[in-house]
Amino acid sequence: MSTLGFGILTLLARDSLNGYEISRLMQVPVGYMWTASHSQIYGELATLEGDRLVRHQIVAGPGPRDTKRYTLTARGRRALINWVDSPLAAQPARSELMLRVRGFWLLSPQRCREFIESVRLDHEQRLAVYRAEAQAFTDEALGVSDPAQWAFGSYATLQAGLRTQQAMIDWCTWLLAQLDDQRSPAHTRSLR
Amino acid sequence: MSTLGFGILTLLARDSLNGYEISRLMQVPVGYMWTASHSQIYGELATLEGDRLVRHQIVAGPGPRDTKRYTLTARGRRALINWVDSPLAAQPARSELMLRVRGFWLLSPQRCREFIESVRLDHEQRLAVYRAEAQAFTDEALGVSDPAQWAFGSYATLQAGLRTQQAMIDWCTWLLAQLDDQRSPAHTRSLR
DNA sequence: GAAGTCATGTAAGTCGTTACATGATTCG
DNA sequence: CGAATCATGTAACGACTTACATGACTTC
Repeated sequence: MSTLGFGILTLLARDSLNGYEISRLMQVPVGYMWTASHSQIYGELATLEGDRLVRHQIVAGPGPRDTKRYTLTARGRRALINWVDSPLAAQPARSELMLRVRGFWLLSPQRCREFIESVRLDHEQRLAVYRAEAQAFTDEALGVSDPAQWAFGSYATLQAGLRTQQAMIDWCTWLLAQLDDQRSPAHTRSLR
Repeated sequence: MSTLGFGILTLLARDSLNGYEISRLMQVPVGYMWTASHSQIYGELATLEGDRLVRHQIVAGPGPRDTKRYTLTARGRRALINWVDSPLAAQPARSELMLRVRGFWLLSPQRCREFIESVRLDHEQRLAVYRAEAQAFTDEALGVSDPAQWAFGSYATLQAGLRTQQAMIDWCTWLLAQLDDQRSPAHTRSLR
């Protein structure tokens, strides 16, 4: 079973959904978990159904095409629960950003500064989005502090997002200071 | 050009290497940038050579097989520099950990606690490795504060690693406190 | 003498992206 | 009247993993 498959089961554990709805949920970065394109999802849904982890019933939709509403089976629910706390394998670390930074010695400090400033801006914007999401969670008084409620885990992932974005912003700020140290070393020295 | 290709060029910009050495460098998590298996690397090196971004010369090695020592060409160096500060596309966020946490409402708080405790331990161990690496950098007095030196970017990526690991540890601690709040609510209430 | 390191490659399969394909309804 | 949304699928390609294959030299 692929991780994507379990990702779909996780969504279906809360509510029945059709493929289109699943693909929309998996595209938004605020979901902060896993992304997938619709072409992948329709295929995976067929596989899950073949394994009898989900089943569908056809509903007449607003469009020209019939809508397939997928529901988690008892078997699917067992498989999902089993997976959630099974040992987590180490994830391969692939950060294009870090690769770029490794090549900074080939650029002028000015170029590096501009690059990192735009990276910091990206993280600041994402942080703002996550903050708004977190606010919405607490405003709507969903059970964010009750581990048995659906919202608990979603809120926890948002917290992780907030913290990692902030850590990256702080890192950018630190790195910019390092680059600035080099800009006017004589000036810096005279101030000390 | 793939990201892996530029990752290889980044390594070759510092020093000539053979495929085996590249694959070893790309397996260690402390490199903290990109991982790749040797089968991928040998193929990519052939592609890079086809594009005349690298060239090799054969050296008699200790093993039975000839060693191909790869060097960056002037063309390769230009391509690399061009890539380093080109706009960085948004990376798809795929965290299996966050997917698991989203399913926490299906588990008992006790199970969640054990799971997060093991996650925190992992991050603590990685943090320790990164700390040792960072120490080695400063001890060996490589040019970590000079942006024109190779070590600058590598040290910066280590700093990012330190900060994100710490952020994750803090998040685990926060999450465990949230889970503990639920364990004995009566007791907690009586203390307030 | 068994295991590990050095060293390079091929093959099969999975995972993921992008593009192609269709078509009704709704909103500006 | 054009664009976006809803809704499902296929095809081609690229990225990545795992396993297969070989073989000398070194270390326990």
